[in-house]
Amino acid sequence: MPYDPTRHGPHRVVGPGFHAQVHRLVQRIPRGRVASYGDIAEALGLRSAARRVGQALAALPAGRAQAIPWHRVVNAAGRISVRADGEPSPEQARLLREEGIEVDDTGRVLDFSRHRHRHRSDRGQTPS
DNA sequence: CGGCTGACGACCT
DNA sequence: GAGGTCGCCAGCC
Repeated sequence: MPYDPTRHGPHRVVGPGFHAQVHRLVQRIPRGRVASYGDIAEALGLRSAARRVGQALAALPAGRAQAIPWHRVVNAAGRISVRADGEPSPEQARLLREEGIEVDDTGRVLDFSRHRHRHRSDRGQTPS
């Protein structure tokens, strides 16, 4: 196995299939929680790859999309990112509300920090 | 092979 | 807060 989601480490795993790694990680976001594109990138050890994470989800084939909770990924501002049409996907807001996450009409996730999911956040860091 | 393109994000006004 | 700029770099053409 080239990539094991249960033990993704600090090493750079960016080989062929960056998209696949993103998809794998997004699958690990629990229901009722959300993560930012940057969070996913960071979990992969690539702090500056947030944009590439978005690209990976954009490239998600329709068939594969229903198996991956893509809607649980929002931007660092806690908002549903705007698509090519210039507005946040109403579909994403609907799916989030379905699992108990409040989203206002502008696409802003209420209480983003409270719902935010961190992969392996056990670093003992204390927010001063 | 080279240029373009973003489901982003950090910064700056 | 709300806007605009700019760097990022894997895929795609």
